[in-house]
Amino acid sequence: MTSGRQKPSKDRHTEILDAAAKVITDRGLAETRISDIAERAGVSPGLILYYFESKDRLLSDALTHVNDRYYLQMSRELRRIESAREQLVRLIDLSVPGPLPEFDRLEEWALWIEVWVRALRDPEMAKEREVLDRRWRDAIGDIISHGQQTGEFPATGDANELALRLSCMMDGLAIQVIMNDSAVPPERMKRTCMEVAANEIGFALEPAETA
Amino acid sequence: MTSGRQKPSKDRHTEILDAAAKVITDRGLAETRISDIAERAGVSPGLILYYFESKDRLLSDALTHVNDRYYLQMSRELRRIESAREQLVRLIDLSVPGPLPEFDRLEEWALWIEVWVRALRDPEMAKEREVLDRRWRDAIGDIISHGQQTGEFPATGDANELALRLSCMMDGLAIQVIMNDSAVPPERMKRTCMEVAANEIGFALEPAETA
DNA sequence: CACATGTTTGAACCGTCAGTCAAGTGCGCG
DNA sequence: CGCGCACTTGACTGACGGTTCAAACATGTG
Repeated sequence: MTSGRQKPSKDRHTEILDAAAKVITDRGLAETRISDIAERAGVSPGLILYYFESKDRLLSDALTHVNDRYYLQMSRELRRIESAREQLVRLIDLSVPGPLPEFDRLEEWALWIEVWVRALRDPEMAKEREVLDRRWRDAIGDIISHGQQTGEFPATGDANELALRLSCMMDGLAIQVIMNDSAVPPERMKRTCMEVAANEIGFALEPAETA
Repeated sequence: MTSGRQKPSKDRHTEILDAAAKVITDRGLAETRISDIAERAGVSPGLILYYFESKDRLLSDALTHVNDRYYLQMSRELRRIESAREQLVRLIDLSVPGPLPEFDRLEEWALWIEVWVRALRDPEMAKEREVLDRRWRDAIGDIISHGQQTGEFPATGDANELALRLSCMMDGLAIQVIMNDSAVPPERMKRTCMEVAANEIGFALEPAETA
C-alpha cells in the first residue's frame, strides 16, 4: 500500500507538494497552474491529477505541508537550547525574514499570507490555519512559562497572553519586512521584537544593555 | 472633459470602483470577474473596460480607493477629539474588526490582506501599499507625539518607534480576529491592544484600572 | 431636424487551463 | 515468459472569462 515502486526518490506525493510550494512561492497562489507544478516536479501534467483529486486540494495541502515542515524544523532547533531566554532570542532571529539563509523565512511568510487569503473563503483552510497558528502560539507560550518557572523571566503575566502579544507583533512586523517597506528593514524588525519582548516579558536585552 | 452627462448619480468611475470593492469583499480578489462587477454596478460588462484599461488595473485601483476612503473617514472622526489619549482609544476601537457597525472594519481588513498578496508581485501595488501604510503609521505617531507634548503620555521613547509597535500589533491581532480564531475574539483584541499601548506608551487604562 | 460627440450595449472572439482519457511503460510475481 | 497492476504520458475537450467591436443610444449644438 505504501512502499516504493519504481524510482521514487522520496515519494511522488511529497515531491509534488514541494514542487507546488515552490511554484506558489514565486508565481503566487492565484497564478499557479497545474502545468507549472508538473514542470517543476519533472512529470507530466496528467500525473498531478493522478495524485491529487483537484488543483484546489493540492494547493491547500501544499500550503499546510510546508508550514508544517517549517514548524517541525524550527522546533527541533529550539529543543536543543537550554535557556528559555536563548530560545526566545533564537526564535525571533529565525523568524525575521531576509538575511538568514539557514531557514528561509521569507518564503515561509509569503506562503503564510496566501494561507490567510484562502482561509477567508475556504472553511477547510480556515480550520487548518487555526491549528497551525495555535501550535505556534503555544510553542511561544511554553518557552515563556518555562522561563517564568526557572526564574529567567519575572513571573508576572499570563504566558498565554504574552505569547499572543509576541506572535501578533511578529506577524505584523514580518509583513512589513516581506513587503520590503523601506521603514522596516529586517534589522529593525529584530530590534523591535527584542525590545517589545523585553518590555512585556521582562528580560534584559543583553548583559549591559537596558536602554 | 469631466462633467455630468446622462444620469451620473455620482460618477461612473467611482461607482465602478465601489462595485468592484464590494465584489472583491465577498468573492475574493482571485474569484472576482468583470461580469460580477458589471452586474453589481448595474451596467454591461463592456462598459467596465470602457472606463478601465484592464481588469488588473481596475482591481488595483479599487483596493487603494477603499483604503483611501477609510483612512479619510477615520481621520476626520479622530480630528474631532481633543485628548490624545481619547484619540488613541477611539482609534483602537474603530480598528477592531467585528461588532462595530459605524465603520465596517471587517471588510477593510479583508481587503488589506488582498493588498498584501498582490503587493508581493505587483510593484505598482507595492508602492501604493507602502504609501498607505506609512500614512497610517504616521497618523498614530502624530497622536503619540502630541500626547507626549501635552504630557498625557510620559515623554520617553521615540513616537515613531512606538507607532510602529502599535500598528504592527494591531495588524497581527486583526488578522486573528478576521480569521475567526476562537482564541482571539474582538474583545480580546481590544483588551490586548489597550494593554500593550498602556505598557509601551505609558498611559492609564482607566481611572482606577491599572492591573 | 441633422450632426457630432461621448456612452452604453451585447454578442463574438480567442487564449487559457483544469480535468479526462485511452494508450503506453516497466516492474514484480507466478 | 507473460500477465497484471501501478504508474505515467500527452493529446484532447469543454468551459470559462477577459477583451474587442460594431452597432445603438443619448445629449447638446447649430
